[in-house]
Amino acid sequence: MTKNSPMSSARRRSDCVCINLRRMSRVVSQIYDDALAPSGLKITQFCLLRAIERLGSTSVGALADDQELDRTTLTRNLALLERDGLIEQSAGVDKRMSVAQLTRAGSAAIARALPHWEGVQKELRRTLGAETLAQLSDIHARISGVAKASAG
Amino acid sequence: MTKNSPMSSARRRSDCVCINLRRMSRVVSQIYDDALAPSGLKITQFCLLRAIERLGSTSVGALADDQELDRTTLTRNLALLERDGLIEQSAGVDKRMSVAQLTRAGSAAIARALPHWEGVQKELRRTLGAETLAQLSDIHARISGVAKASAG
DNA sequence: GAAAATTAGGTGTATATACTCACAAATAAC
DNA sequence: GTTATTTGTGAGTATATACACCTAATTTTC
Repeated sequence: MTKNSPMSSARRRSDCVCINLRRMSRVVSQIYDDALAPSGLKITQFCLLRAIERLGSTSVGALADDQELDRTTLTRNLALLERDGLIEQSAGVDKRMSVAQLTRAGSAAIARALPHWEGVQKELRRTLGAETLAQLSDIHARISGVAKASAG
Repeated sequence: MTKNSPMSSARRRSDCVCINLRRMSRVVSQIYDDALAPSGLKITQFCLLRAIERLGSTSVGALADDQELDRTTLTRNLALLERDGLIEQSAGVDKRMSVAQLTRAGSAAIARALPHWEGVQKELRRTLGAETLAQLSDIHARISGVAKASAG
């Protein structure tokens, strides 16, 4: 009992992995949203548009898989982008599928937001270090692996 | 140009720090929510209740600071807990303040959920490793520091 | 001590997120 | 070829999240 207090009450934040991740997510999202504000896009929308750009014409399901995002959530998010004229959705060859693709305005919005996004990325790389960001990527990959394993 | 492709297209997920964090947050939240489902609490509610338990009677503002959560978001989240009888809110000495405290049902809910939560924590520690979780905590602390610096 | 400034919270509105259920199209069974 | 099953989406509902604005209570100024 003499080896007590291993830095115990020092950073007595939370020991819940989930809530720590949610907090980080909130804090960082605001940094990005603030930076992207002049472009009129939120970081979620920017990344969704970029995913559509990268994948070309894609179905809701494929996009949901790509983004590790619930399909029905994606439906709502896509509806907002379509409302704002940034994407178009149409039925695919398989009439059940809804295929999304960028509009000219969507491409323009990406281009407008890109430098702001790059600024934050660079700033984070500077303040946190490239190694830390690589760690985060690695952890992300492993967490996704765990989730897929337990879901399958 | 001969030094091309530094593991480029291999894990071509996303290079956006923010979206990676959001994804991790989503994926991990579902793991916790699934595990906590029998208790009737979501992980957000569980951690919020635990924070109130830890802080005792606290004002909305103090709790928001503690949780790094927007004050108005907290108002809504607390309203749900109050609706379900897990907390009570009353005016403080300073009549502007709304002070929240656990009810008996709230304490019971924490107790009911705790073993499920501990199970997930242990499982994550096993699959990801204690070192990884420590890295996440460290990154979290540094990110919060960055955010506070840029906000102040 | 009354006017001004600050502070603590709540409301309206909006996006992000996911679950359950419903529906329509495509595919498989027979 | 008609029925049963599977599959791809959307809608209803609910929580989580934050911003802009509003109100009420406190504190500060004079």
